[in-house]
Amino acid sequence: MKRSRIEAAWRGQPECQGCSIRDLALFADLQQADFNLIHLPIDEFEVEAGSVLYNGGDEARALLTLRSGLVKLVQYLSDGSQRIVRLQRPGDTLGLEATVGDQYEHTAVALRRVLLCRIPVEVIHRLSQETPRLHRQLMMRWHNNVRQADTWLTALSTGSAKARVARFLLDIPKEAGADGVPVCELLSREDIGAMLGVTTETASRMIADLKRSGVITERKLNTFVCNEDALRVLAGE
Amino acid sequence: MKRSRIEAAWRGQPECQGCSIRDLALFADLQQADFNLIHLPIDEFEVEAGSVLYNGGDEARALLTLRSGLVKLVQYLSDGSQRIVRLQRPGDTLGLEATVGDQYEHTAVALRRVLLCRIPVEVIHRLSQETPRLHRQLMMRWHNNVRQADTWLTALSTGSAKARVARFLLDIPKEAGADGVPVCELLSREDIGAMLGVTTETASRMIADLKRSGVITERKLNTFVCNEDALRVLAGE
DNA sequence: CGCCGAATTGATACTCATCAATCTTCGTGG
DNA sequence: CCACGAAGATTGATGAGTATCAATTCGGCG
Repeated sequence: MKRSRIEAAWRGQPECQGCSIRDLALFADLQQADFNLIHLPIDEFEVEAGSVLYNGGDEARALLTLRSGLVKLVQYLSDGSQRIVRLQRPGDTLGLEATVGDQYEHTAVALRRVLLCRIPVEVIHRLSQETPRLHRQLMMRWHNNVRQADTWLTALSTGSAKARVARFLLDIPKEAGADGVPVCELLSREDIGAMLGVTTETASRMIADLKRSGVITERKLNTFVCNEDALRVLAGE
Repeated sequence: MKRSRIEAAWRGQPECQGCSIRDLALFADLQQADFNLIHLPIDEFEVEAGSVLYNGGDEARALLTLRSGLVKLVQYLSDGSQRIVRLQRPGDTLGLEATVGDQYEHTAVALRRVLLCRIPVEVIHRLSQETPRLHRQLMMRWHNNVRQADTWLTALSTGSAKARVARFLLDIPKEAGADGVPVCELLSREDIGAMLGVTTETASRMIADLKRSGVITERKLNTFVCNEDALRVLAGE
């Protein structure tokens, strides 16, 4: 597997209180007085697609808040193959395990250009002692992780390859295209396979079939419009 | 699917402070003063194998601490099939989602006779406001759920059916048999299939093969001694 | 003893992995 | 500007692994 260097561009200390995704982020509930408790720098970084944010087993000293982009969390099997266990989107917090353990449990890789904030664990511990408002957010984030994990197990690792691909296409984030129609940029076929527990070739075949049958339509290279009703039928609803 | 009535035997209010699994349980870190904050009854129940502890969608008013036995958490797919997403063992806390949401997200079914304590969410909320000691336990429990979910995805939903069964056998709880050799009582073939994402017949065939090849040896009906080294080879290590 | 549900086994069809070849896209250097 | 090379995507051919449907056996219980 290719492993890119981290090409992080440091962008200085962001303004948490005025953060554009403040209401999505971990600090959503904090109040003025709480921010005064943060005595360590919270840095903002931007990295290119393909960069590794951290590796499984690395010492976990910080949480990362994803401000924009898309990140995959990868876990390796003993036989060397890999499985993608979660996708993280803007507003998600990466590396929650840093608050209860001392090393990261996955390898986090940027799938697009990514902007994120680095929050040292000391900040979290300090705030945890002082304010219950952070707890609720932490618990909600744990909860979301468990829910996504359970959904992946039932929706993306169960049933035929075609049904999994259909559920995957229904699940991934869409953006409004030029004409307002929602479109989605797909991942590489290899990543799709690693998410669904099928081979790269099978993932490719399923998507090619969907293209030919008109269920999805390619607008740009690897960017598609989805017929969601047809996908729901294929997904087995 | 068969769905048994709840046959719960109420056993009165347990003594949390003297609980036999106190150091395993959610209240492990609480101190004398903290217990005085619990003003609602914490009941202890015992139910038979097959009982449904709660259904997905039920209003979530309590957490359950499992004191003995084994419980499966089931999630249903839109096509009516089911998938077991987690097993809960003594010391585990069921229904953590009650602290952040208002309904249960799985159906919890006892796989053996089960003894458990029911902790109303109000108790959790009260304690959360008063003591940080509960937070750490809650976070650790969320963390464990996420880890188990990730492990299931990579270990039990990836690779050939035989490798999955082998990993499953390595993972399930063992007890010391009469001669001190660890033995495990298996689940029904249907449940094993629902855990591994294969059919009942495939699960049965794989286990029958392992029996014939001597990798596992039946001591009692459906209770086995495992050759762990051989299983590790089959698991692909 | 006879019944019932679960487990096992068999036969067959289908899905998916595997190995290999071709095609597409994009970047690089002549 | 085009040729060429590299990486990813697609397609094809084939065999292994599973699902499916059906029959049979096993163990427990009335």
